[in-house]
Amino acid sequence: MPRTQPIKAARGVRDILPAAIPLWREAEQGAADVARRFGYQEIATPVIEQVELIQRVGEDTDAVAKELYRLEKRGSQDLALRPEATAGVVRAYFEGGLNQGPQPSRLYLIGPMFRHDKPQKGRYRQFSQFNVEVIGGASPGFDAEVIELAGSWLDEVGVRDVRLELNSIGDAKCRPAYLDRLKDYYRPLKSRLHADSQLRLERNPLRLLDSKVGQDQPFKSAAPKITDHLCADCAAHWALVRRLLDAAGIEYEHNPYLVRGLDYYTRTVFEFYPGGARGQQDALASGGRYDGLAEAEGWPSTPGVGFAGGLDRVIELMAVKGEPVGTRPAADVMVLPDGDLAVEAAEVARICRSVRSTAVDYEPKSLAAKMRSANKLGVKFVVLLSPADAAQRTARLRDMSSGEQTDLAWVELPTRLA
RNA sequence: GUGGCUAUAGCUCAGUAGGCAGAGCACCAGAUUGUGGAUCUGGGUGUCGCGGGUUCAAGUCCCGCUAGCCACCCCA
Repeated sequence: MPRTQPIKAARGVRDILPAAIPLWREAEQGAADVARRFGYQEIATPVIEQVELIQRVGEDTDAVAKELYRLEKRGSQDLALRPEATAGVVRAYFEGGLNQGPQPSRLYLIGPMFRHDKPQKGRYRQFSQFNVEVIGGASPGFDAEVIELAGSWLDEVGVRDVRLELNSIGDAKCRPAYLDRLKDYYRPLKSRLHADSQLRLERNPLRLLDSKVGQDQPFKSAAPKITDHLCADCAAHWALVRRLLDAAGIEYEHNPYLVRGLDYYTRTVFEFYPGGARGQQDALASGGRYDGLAEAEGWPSTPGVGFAGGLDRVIELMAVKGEPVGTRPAADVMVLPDGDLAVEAAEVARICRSVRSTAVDYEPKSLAAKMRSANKLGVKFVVLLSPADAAQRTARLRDMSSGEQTDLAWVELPTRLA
């Protein structure tokens, strides 16, 4: 027992152990396959970005205000670990000149994001996202396309029982008038709202609608719905998105309380939840249109729409329903030197590797123990090497399933193992 | 930021009215004159998370701290 506590992983992060890797590969591969099938190209952006980029994009969100991992300043740049991907992808779109190619750019990204919030099930400080972004396209067809893509991904990886919630939150033309209506509605009720909600009333009234606090619930149903107050353009967009989803056979629920708290979000917003769940911490993927984002970053005004899918959460569901992935042995062949034959065993392994994955058991334990261990690993063949064998460059090959053994020269191993 | 539960061997955990610290698994060795799977036998020195308190006596009761998990808020 060590005198001090051993060093553990940082709070809120976790390891993906070998046994879980196939599941992650499947989720990521499924994402990449579906994205490519829809004509999207992969992009990778840095996990560090300038704090300013991140802040411009989400000043009011917890993710930026309280949960940002800011790096110690080195030189003049103020950097942080990205809490989400869209800001960086939009930045890269302009910086990399993608805005000068054919429009729109269809992009996807898979990678880690970082938020310093309190860890719990399905929520980690480092988590992995599948992001899909259409930048430079304003048509409702793109909104429906990314929704369909998200749904296809979940379907592809076997997460079938999902619920899609959809809403439109208008744009700079119609939202201000709606927000005034909303404030007019809530002001007389202010004293009966939760303290946090009272603050939101003037600062970010849209957020009152997605409040999960019990005492706020009774007032929602009578609140004005933004979809009843869209301008003509937004209403047409909203109608076409729904028609496209209907035509695609995609089921959704109109949730008038589904919102985004940031100004640059416009029109379409959507979220995918697992069948039974209702809490927001269960969202598998969420996205929407962000026609104001490029401008917020200081680039030319450019429309965009996309979503972020949570790999960690999707994998959790895959693991529950998916049949256990057969643990493949790390190696097909194990070389068991019987005695002090490390050099010779390594050479034999090198020979075997030309045809099969091969490892060596260098431990100074009994041959029985080495056999036991080879058996547990599930190797198909064992190459036994005694000092006498080694001197003549011969070995004994044992087939672990049949128990058959043959003595042979090292040079014969590749043909016998192939 | 708030609350609940938990913390004992490498792992999973038991520990009964406070009275010498336990099991299973894993691992090693042997039975098998150096060849796996089954069986049997042997192999444990653990600051009982940390710090205080009560007591003749604390893994056990009380307080504080830390960590983990879960939930709230919020996010994927």
